[in-house]
Amino acid sequence: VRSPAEAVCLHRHKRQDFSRQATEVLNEYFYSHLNYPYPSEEAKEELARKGGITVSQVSNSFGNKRIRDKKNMGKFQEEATIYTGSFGPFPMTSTSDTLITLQTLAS
Amino acid sequence: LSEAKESPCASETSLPTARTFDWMKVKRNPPKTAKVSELGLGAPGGLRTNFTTRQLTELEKEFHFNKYLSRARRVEIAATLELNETQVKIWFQNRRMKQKKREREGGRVPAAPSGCP
DNA sequence: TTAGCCGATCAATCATAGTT
DNA sequence: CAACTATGATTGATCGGCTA
Repeated sequence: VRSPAEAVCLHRHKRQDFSRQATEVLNEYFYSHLNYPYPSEEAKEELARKGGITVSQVSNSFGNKRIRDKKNMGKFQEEATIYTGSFGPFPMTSTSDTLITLQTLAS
Repeated sequence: LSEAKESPCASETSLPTARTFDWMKVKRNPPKTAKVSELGLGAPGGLRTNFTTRQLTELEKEFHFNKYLSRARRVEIAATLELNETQVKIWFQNRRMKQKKREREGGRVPAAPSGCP
C-alpha cells in the first residue's frame, strides 16, 4: 500500500514534528511522572495549551511514548531525567501540578 | 483477569536508572477475534483484523444512517460483511468515539480536503 | 446478573520527516 | 540517493466502571 498519492487518500496526514516547546512540555511531564505517566484530562488540557497542540495530540504522544518506552525497557530513556531537573526518586502527586513554567531556552 | 501478578517490587525498584514501574508491565490479552468454532481456519486468533475497503464502506454507510445498531441490524450487517457481531459492535463503538472526538476538537482548519484523483 | 456503552488505553502498523 | 531510525497518527481490540 506504499503509494504516497493514493495513500494520502485513505490515510492522509502530513506528519509534522511538534514544536520544540511542545516536545519540551510533553517530555518534562512524562519524565517527571515516570512512575505513572497517565495525565488526567485536566493535565492534558494544560499540556496542550502550553505546548500549543491539541489534547488528542497529547494523548497520542503519551500513548506512543509509554508503549515505546516499555519496549525499550528504559534503555536510556530515563536518562532523559534532564527534563525533570530533579533526580532520585520523586513522589509526583499527579494532583499538584508540577508544571514548570515553560522556559523557552533558545539554545 | 490478567496482569502479570505482582512479581517483585510493586512500583519502583529504587535506583534512578533502569527502574521498572507497573505501567511498564501492563499486558493486554491477545485479541480473541476467532469466533465460535474457528476450527483451524482462516480466523487466526490473536490477530488484529484488517477490514477491507468494502467492509469499511458499508459500515460507514450504515453509521451515517444510524449511530447505534439494533441487535437485528447488527446480525444482518455482520452476515453481509462476514464479520462477528462483536466486531461490528466494536466498530460502531469506536466510530462513535471517533465522531465525538472530531466534533470536540476537530473544529480546526485542518486543510482543504482536496479531492483525490 | 448481564450485555452494551463510554472513556481510556493498548499494540501493531502506516507513512513520513530526519539521520546516517 | 538509498537505508535506517524516530515519531505522529490511525484503529481493531481490551480493560474497568457504570447503567439499563
